Amino acid sequence: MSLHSSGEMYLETIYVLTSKSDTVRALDVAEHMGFSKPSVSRALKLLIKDGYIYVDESGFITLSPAGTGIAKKIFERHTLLTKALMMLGVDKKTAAEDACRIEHHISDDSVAAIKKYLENLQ
Amino acid sequence: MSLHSSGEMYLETIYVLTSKSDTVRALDVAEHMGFSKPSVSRALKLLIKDGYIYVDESGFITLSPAGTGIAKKIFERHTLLTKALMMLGVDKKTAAEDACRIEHHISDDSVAAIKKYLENLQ
DNA sequence: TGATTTAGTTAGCCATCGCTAACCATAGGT
DNA sequence: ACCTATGGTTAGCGATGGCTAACTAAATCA
Repeated sequence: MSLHSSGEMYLETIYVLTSKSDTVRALDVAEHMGFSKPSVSRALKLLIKDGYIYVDESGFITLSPAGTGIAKKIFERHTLLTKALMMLGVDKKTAAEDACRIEHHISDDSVAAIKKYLENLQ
Repeated sequence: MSLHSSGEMYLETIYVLTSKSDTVRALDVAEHMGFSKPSVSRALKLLIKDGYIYVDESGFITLSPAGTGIAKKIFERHTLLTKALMMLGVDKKTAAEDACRIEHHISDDSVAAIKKYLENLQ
């Protein structure tokens, strides 16, 4: 049913890889996330079952509308949180790592508040 | 070995309950966290094993120096993050809930940066 | 004394989510 | 035709961390 951090990370990764390459397959996801093939295989199967991704006969992965929605949301959070932390003086690497973990655990309200804050600064 | 969110939450809860009452026992922790007795029982056993808490013959729980250190750290993060989010306009309840989840996933660097930011405001 | 409440434990279920080992299938090279 | 590399799956392990059911043990009350 509802996705946990793990599923969100997979969707986000597929989203990012899609923007970098024409085709995305399980192995690309595994390499990018540093996970084993079987781990990815199982995770993708769940995402297929829940209707977040499609995988064609050649093994190419695409995001469904629902999957795209979530992936975009998480990716935007990632960007926003990274930017916010960097603005507070956190170095880029740490900011990105923290954003990666926080992005799954923060409410829409808080994200909106941080966004507004960043917009008001500029 | 190293604590996960779960263990940190237990320590933080014990810390908070200790400040509210003279004695803290497993059942108090269970009620406060909304978990079952066996869940708490097992979690406490792990915390004992790893040296974060002591439990005497009467079932009264106390934090070891190591446990106190972690509990304090997490609690301070909780307070800080809640304050920071509220300052951005997030309502108290949501801010506290988000803080509760984020406090386990953010680096010391980012916490320090947020702290400095809040201090500069005042 | 005997029954009930209170506190805690034991045993075992279930889901998540990593992993390795081992397998299958297809595509390409010689 | 055969071998190997590539991509993916199956089976099963192990840790985390909730849960219920059922037990024990101590204390309180009638």
